[in-house]
Amino acid sequence: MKVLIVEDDALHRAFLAEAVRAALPECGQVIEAENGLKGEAQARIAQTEHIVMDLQMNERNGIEAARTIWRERPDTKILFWSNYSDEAYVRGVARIVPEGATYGYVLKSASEERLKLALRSVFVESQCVIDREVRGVQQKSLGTSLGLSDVEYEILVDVALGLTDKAIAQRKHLSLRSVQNRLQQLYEKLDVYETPGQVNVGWFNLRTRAVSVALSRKVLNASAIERAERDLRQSAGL
Amino acid sequence: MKVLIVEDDALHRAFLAEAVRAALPECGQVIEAENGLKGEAQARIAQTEHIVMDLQMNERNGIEAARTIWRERPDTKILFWSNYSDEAYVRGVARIVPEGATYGYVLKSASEERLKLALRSVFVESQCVIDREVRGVQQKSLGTSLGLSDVEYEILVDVALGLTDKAIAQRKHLSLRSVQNRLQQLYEKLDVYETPGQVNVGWFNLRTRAVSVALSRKVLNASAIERAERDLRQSAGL
DNA sequence: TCCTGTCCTGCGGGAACCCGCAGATTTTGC
DNA sequence: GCAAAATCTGCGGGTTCCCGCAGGACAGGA
Repeated sequence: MKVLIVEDDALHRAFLAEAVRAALPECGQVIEAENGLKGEAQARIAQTEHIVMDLQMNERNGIEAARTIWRERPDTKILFWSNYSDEAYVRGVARIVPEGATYGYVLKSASEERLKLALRSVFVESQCVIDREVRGVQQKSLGTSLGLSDVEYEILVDVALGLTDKAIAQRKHLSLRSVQNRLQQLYEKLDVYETPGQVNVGWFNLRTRAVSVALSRKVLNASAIERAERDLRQSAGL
Repeated sequence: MKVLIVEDDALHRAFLAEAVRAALPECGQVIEAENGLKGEAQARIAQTEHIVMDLQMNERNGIEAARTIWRERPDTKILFWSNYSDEAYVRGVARIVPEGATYGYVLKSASEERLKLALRSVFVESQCVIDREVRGVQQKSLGTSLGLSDVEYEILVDVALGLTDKAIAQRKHLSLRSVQNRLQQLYEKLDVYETPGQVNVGWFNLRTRAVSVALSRKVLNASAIERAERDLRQSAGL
């Protein structure tokens, strides 16, 4: 049994390696990679089926790396080990996990015990393990009250990219008015109309404000926008 | 000599504590805090003049904590130890360091030697130590080509908050047209007019696009926006 | 079958945005 | 002290955005 560690922080990498050896005595080899790009390469070379990996890395972040790895070997077991439970990350992971694949999501703030347990559960028992807190974010993102539907989320991303209503309509094969309807739903769900002061009319540009509160609430983050930007360039460039 | 460590990651905190003891044998006491809020409290209680601290923490980030600490004791020596050299962080730090204060900024990716050297330089020699890479970002942010002036940066932040032209004009005591002029400079400097595809007209909402590229280029980041949001609420609420 | 809820679509208008033009004011350099 | 450069400001227009109103398509339930 081989395990690949993909993590850019040296301290965390060492800690992970030690935890893996302790939790999985049957593990014969621990390979390390310091960013997503090298992680993909190592996974290809070493033919490893067990990966523990950080989200948020420089060269290529965990979500993108996982996507290409899973595209090549959908049965790979991946344990995500991240600092944050941002909705953007949780949603990003859920979006790419293939049918029937086993994976885990534990926070770095969790205890070492939890980490080791998750390592065994995911790699040996093929069980999906998602931290309670992360699951909370999942739930919330599905709840009708504060949560955005998938369509609304996609619109939000397009807006955050800086696209025009017209451009979005074209990309999504919708009429201009439909895009604007979805935007209105978005504005309501994000509480864009709430105002810090007392005078409430004309203080906010709703479109930009929506991006702002989405960032504050971690519904969006910079890496999600960068990913969308690359997708946009690709689809526009062909 | 007492040293206060403010860092939310347990592994990094332990590593820092060890580095401090190794680099500063004359250091009698090492105090630790796990977020900015507790860091402020500890600095007040322990009357410590030497702080090493992470930016990007949960409860209160390093920039805000440093601001209040320096407000109470401007002669405090602070060494920032951060993962990133985002322009937003560099600018945020530069904005709050008081006249004549000594501080340092080293990246977590730097070697342990560099860290220890910086500890001695800042705390013992009262010298400012800024990592080469960070200084590069500083330079770039001052260069006329890609860099934004302070006024332009403030406008950018207001736009990222989702404010209207009119609202910005009011806040900044400018006419509507002046705000729009500044915005145009901003659009040019951020290359907002560049287009991924071939059709270039009407694809982008310049205002939102500006925020998008500012985020991608790390000129802005989420914590800078959150800080500005709090400032806004405060100034609007009084 | 009809009713109800949800989604897409067009129309229209008021507001906000983007920006060229041009005069006034301030700052800068020599 | 004066000219050049940079900023601030108003005007006017074309465009986009925000959204109420209303009609059409389609699914599920009584």
